[in-house]
Amino acid sequence: MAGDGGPVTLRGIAEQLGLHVSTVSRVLNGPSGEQARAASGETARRIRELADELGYRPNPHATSLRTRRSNLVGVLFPRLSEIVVATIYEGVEEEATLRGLSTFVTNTHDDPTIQRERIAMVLGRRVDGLIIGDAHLDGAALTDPGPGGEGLRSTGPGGKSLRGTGPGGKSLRGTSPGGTGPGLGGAPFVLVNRRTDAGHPAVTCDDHLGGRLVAEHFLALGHRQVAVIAGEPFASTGTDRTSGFVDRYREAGLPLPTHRVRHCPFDTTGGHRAAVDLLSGSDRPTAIFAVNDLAAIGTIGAARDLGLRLGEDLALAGFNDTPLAAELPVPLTSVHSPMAEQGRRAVRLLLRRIAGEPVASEALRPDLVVRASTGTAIGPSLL
Amino acid sequence: MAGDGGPVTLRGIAEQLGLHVSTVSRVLNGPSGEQARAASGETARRIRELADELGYRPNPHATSLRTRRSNLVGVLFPRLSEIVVATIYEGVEEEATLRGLSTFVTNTHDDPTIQRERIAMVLGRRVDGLIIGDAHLDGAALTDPGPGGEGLRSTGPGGKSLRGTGPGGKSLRGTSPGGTGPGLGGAPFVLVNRRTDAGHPAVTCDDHLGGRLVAEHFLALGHRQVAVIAGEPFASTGTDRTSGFVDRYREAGLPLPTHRVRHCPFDTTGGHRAAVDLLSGSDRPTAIFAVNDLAAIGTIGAARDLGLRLGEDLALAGFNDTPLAAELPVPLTSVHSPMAEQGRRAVRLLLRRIAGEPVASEALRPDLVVRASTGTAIGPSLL
DNA sequence: ATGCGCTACCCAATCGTTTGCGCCAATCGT
DNA sequence: ACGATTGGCGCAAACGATTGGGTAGCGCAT
Repeated sequence: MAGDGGPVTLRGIAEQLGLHVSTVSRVLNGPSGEQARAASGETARRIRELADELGYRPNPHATSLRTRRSNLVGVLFPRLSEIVVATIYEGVEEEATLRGLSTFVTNTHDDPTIQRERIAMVLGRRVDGLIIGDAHLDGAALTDPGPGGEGLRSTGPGGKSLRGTGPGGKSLRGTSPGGTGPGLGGAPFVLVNRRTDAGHPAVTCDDHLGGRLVAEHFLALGHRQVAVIAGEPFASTGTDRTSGFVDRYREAGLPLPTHRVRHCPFDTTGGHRAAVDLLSGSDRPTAIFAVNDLAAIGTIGAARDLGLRLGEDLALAGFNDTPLAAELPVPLTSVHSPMAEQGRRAVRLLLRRIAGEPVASEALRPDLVVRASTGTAIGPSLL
Repeated sequence: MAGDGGPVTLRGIAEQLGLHVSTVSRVLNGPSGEQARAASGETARRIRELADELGYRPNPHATSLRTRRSNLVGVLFPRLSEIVVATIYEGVEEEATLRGLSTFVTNTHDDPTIQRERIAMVLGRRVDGLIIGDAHLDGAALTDPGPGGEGLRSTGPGGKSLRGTGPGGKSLRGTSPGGTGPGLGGAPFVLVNRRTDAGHPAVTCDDHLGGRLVAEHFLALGHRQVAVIAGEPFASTGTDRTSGFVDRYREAGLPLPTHRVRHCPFDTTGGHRAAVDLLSGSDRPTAIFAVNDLAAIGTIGAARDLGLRLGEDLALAGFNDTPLAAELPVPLTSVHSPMAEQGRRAVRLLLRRIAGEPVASEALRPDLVVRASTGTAIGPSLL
């Protein structure tokens, strides 16, 4: 196609047609209002014809240099190899592509140093905004200046208690503390997956509600001795799910003793270890809520090692309803949350923030999918 | 920091110092040989000092426009929510970051139309190269021109038979058919995860060998009636693992009848369906090789539904040794392959291709991790 | 005094687009 | 018939960085 002289540019087209590059530019990329008045119908047709005969593609670097808009967004996650995160990212990518954005996505391993490095890196790439999926509750990497004097300038109030009250079942949280104010180094950003205590605009699952749903279910089954494998204390996903669960049990007059809430990494081995701790004591709980499916699977491994039968000797519920949950030998009760939708909404929210509109956090409604791992009622072997 | 006048540029620094921008440029970003002769030690010091006081970051759009190098690479995968793929990507991202590259990664859902769209999109973003993790054996999206006349211009020979012989245990395959020749629209690219029959430069697991290892294990356990859940017929991962397995059994004088090799999607439900088909007949196999762990988990679900006990009534092996494999109620025998390493090597290979060096494909050596799902010898209930 | 080679800079073109402004001709209003 | 509009373009200045080519001044040998 573009046989001859190097890459095809506006200038190339203009010269071949004896026109000026500005005319060609307006016809091909001008705002649709301007396209009409840019050239006569005939000229416009010739331009368009040659352009796609030559396979013209605007050079995004030139465009970005001129317009100061890159149509790029940076996306941060702890690790893409976790299916929950990967699924959120699928939503992000889908929506971003739809809107003509491309994404840089990186793994920060939940390490604040790496978070700051990566934020600086994507900022250096001149992204239009960021989607942050690895926020810590205290908003650490979002506020502190990085090594290069970069970092998110937060206009929000300081963090409150680490274990917040959570969204409490409402599907909207407050508006951004800074409205459309500047974020990291002035770049707009939104949170996804996890929120912060500072209330930065975020799209999350209503994790608090999710935790309550599990508690409700356990209560209905008659479980009085329960425990939580709570994930990392710095992640709102873990703490909100936990507090939702704990709150409901407290309301039922059955407050959980502290040793029944164990924090651990969000993976199978983390879940395994926590479960061993919880299950080896003499006052073994009859039901465990693992705040994600990976930890739940680790718990299954631990239960297996201890000779406990799932759904009979031990009830177990997970969170996220990953595709594996249903296929396990004893299918896993889990809280289903719309993950890809979170990603899509995060993109839309970011776009609104970039446009300078006021934005509000969103919490998506989860629901409980009951399967055999929680039995049909309290198992015969449990009191 | 950069309090006053907008973003800090070379010009800004130059003016404040009464120097010319080219001087500043050479000091800050020139090749290290040139930096020395660019300015006097004293001047250089002042430049550097002011630069990082102001937090100068070169504008990548301007640089790319000028140098025609973007330090961007496009990465294509079927779906990031599959852990195998996500893990490869972690390796890609790690190595890319190390080398100063950023990546655009997209999900193509194994749909050739989307593949072509996405290739066109990243090419439009002026990436320096591509890493393709979703290649089909026939190399479809790599050779056919896309809608915009884009697409990979392959210089390689046409595809051979669909079921190739595989790398056959060698750890190097032939060099690129086109050497450093142009790829998609002239852009350099390498394959990862899956190879093509056309022999494009690729970094893969030695899948053929992986299949053989499983066959070897099954044979040692005494299994004579075996089956393969083979994955998608267009993916070399599936076909190579299958042919490795099948070849070994043929060598042992036990060729597999065709109905014992079932293709299916690479996910739990695909595995589940295929397993039901294989296990419901009267001549039920005593061992199944699922070409990936997800399909293996689907098989576990099917076995559960049919009342078969894993490791006793049925031996099962998977592939990739995902973190779940070890935690399952009956731990899963699986072929371990260095996935993140694949990703890292793919980046290095691409870099060499971009540099115009001749490159050769690489196949990484897998090894078998034996666990309870294949029992210790042929189970008592199996003949 | 001339020429040579340094050092330490400066000059200016260039990459491909975007966009406010201006110009010329044709058309319109009166 | 004359000034005002408007359609259809061209002009040129950005955007921020890179880079091949000066050149002024100096020391030094001839």
